[in-house]
Amino acid sequence: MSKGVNLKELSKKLNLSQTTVSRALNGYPEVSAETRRRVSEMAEELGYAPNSQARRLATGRSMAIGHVIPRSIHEMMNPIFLEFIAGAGETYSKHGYDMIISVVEDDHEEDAYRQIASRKKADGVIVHGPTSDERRHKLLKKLNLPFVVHGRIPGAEEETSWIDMNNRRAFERATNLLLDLGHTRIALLNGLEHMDFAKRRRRGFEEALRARGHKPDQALMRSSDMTEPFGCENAMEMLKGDNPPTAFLVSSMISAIGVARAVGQCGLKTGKDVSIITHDDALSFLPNSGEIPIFTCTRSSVRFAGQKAAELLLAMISEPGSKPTSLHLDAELIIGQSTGPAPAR
Amino acid sequence: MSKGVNLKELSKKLNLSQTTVSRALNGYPEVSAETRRRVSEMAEELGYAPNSQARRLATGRSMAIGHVIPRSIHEMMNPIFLEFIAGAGETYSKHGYDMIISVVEDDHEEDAYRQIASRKKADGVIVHGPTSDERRHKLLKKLNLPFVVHGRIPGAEEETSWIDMNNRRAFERATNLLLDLGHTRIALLNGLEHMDFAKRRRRGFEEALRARGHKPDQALMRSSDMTEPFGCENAMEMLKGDNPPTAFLVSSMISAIGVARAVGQCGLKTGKDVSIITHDDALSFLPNSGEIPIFTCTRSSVRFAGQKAAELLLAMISEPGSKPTSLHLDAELIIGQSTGPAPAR
DNA sequence: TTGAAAGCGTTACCAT
DNA sequence: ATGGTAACGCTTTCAA
Repeated sequence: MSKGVNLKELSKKLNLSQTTVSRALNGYPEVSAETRRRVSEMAEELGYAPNSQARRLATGRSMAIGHVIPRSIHEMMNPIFLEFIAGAGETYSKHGYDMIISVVEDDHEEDAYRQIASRKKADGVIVHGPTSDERRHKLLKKLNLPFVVHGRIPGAEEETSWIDMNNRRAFERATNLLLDLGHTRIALLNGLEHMDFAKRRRRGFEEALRARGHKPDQALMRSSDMTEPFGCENAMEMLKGDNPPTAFLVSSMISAIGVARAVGQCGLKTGKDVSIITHDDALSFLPNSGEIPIFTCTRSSVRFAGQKAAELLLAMISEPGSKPTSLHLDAELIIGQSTGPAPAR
Repeated sequence: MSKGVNLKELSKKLNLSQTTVSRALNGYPEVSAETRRRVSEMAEELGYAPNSQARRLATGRSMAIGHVIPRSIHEMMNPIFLEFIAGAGETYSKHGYDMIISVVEDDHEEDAYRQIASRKKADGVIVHGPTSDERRHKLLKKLNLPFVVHGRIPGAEEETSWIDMNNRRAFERATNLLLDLGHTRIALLNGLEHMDFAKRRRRGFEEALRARGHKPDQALMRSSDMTEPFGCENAMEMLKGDNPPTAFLVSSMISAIGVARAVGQCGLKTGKDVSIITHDDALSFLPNSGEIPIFTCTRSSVRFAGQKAAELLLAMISEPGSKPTSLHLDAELIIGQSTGPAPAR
C-alpha cells in the first residue's frame, strides 16, 4: 500500500530537515553518503514520491512537452503522426518529461500555443506539419516558447530548430530509378501540396524529369490527403485514360496500396505492367520489409525522427540561448517487388 | 505582448484582494457584477492566465488524464489507438483537461500507473487493450486512481467502468451474412487472441457457425497482429491450399487490404470468387464509405468510443464514489462490394 | 554537512 | 461582497 507520504512526513520520520531530504533524493553532492542511504531507504519504505505539481511550481519548469494537433493534421496524417509521437514519447519518458497532447479545432491552434505559454503548461513544443506559408514559428518566438519543427519552414531554416528528411532528394532518386528502368510516363500521387514536405517531393520529381529531358505532365500529378482510395481512384483513372503511365511515384504506403489495388483491378500486374515506388515512413502496422519488400520505396523512419526531435528539444530547453540546430535525415532507396523495366510498347 | 502577469500583480492593479480577483475569474456567485466586469477587463488587458501548476497544487486536482501505452500496444494497434486518442482528446479539451501520454516499455507499465498516482500526475486514466488475464484494474483500484476501460475486462464487467463495442454480436452477424450467401468455408483472420476483443470476435464467429450446423475449422483460423502482410500471407496460403475458403472474416481493414491483395494475386476477384467482411474502425485515413463501400464491414467508430470514454471518466472524477457505468456500442453491418454469393463449386 | 525560512502562484477557509 | 491568511508540497537561498 503506497500511502502517499509527502516530504514533510518523510523528513519528520528521519529526523532530518526537508531540505536535507530533498537534497539527498535529488542527488546533490553535499549530502553525506550515510544520510543519503538512510533517506533513500526510508523513502522507498514509505513509498515516497514527489508531487509533480509542487515540484513544478517550485522549479518553474513544467517538465512537459506539448504537441498541438489541429484536427486537420490528424485527419490527414493520422498514422504517421502517431508513429512520430511514439518515438518522441520514448525520449520524453527517458528524461522524466511528460508529453501533453492537445487536440484542437483548426482555428484554435494559436490559442492552444498561447495557453501553453501563458499557463506554463509545457516547457516546449513540437511543431507538426509545416506548410508553405507557415506562421506558427513567429508566434512561438514571440511567446518565448522553445520549439522544434518536424519538417522545415521555408525561409526560416536558419533561425529555427528542425528535423526533416531529404524529401526532394528522395523523390529525385526514386524518379531517376524509374527513368533508368525505361519509364517515361511517370505519375506522381503526392500529399497535399500546401505542406512543405509535399512541395519538396514534387520538386525532386520534376527536377529529375527535367534533368533527363522529360517534361512533367500535369495530367499525371495529383495531390490530396494520402488515403487508400485516393491512390486507387486516381491510379484507376489514369490507367484507363489514353496514354496511361507505366509507373507511379507515391507519397505514402497507404495510397500505394490503393494504387496496387487499382492496378490489380485493371487486370495488370504490379512490378511488371506497372511500377510503383512509394515513400515508406516505416509504420509498424504496415511493414514493408522481408528479404524483398513488397514495395520499392524511399524509406525514412518517422519514429526515429520523433526520437531525435524530442532530443533536440530537450537539449534546447536545458541550454537556453543555444543556437538553432537541425537534423537532415537521408531516406534510403530500397528495391522491392513493385518495380521493373518499363513494358515494351 | 502577453507579459505573464500573475494574480498578485493583477489584483494590485485593481486594488482588490487576490481572493476577490480569483473568485471573479472563476465564476463564484458572491462577486458583484461590476467587480467581475472590471476584473475580467483588466485580466484581458494584462493578458493574465493562471499558472496551471499553482492551481493544480492548490486544488489538488491535476486536471489531466493519463494514457499509458506500452510499446506492445502501440506497435499492434497503432492507428486504432490514435483515432481513439483523438476522440478522447477532443473531449478533454472541451472540459479543460490535459491529456498526457506515457509511452513505456512493456514491463514498466505498472510503474507508470504507480507514478501517475503517487506523483499526482493525472486525475484518472484510460486502460487500453484489456487482455484475458487482465490485472491492471486491480492495481488501479488499489491506487485509488479512477479509470475507464476501452474494452471489457472479463469477470470484472460489473465493478469497472468501460466502453466497448459488441464484438461477439458483430462477428456473429457478419458470419451469418456469409452463411446466408451460401459460404460454408469461411476463414477467420483475427487479432491477437489474448486480447479480450479478439476472443469475443472469435466466439461470435464460432457460435454462428455452430448454430447453423457447421463445425469451425481450425485450419481456417489465424490470429496475429493486424498488419497488412498478415492478411495477405495467410489468405494466400489458404487460397492455395486444398479446399480453400470462399470467404474471409477479418478483424481490421488493414489486414483486409492484405487479403484483397492476396485474392488479386491468385487471379481471383474479390466479391465474386472470394468474399471478405472486415471490421472497420472508421479510421480517417482508410475511409470505407461512398455509395457502396469497398468492403462489406462491421463498423464502429473508435473515435466516438474515445469521446465517450473520456466523458465517462470525467464524470467519474467529478462525482467520486459513483457507481461504475458502462457503454455498449453496437457495430453496424454495412454491405459493400466485397461480398457476394458463394461461387458454385 | 545540515537546517530555517522564504518563496512558487493559486485556491479556500474564516472573518468582516 | 470583500479581504486576510493559511495551506498546497516542493526547491532554494542564506546561515550556521
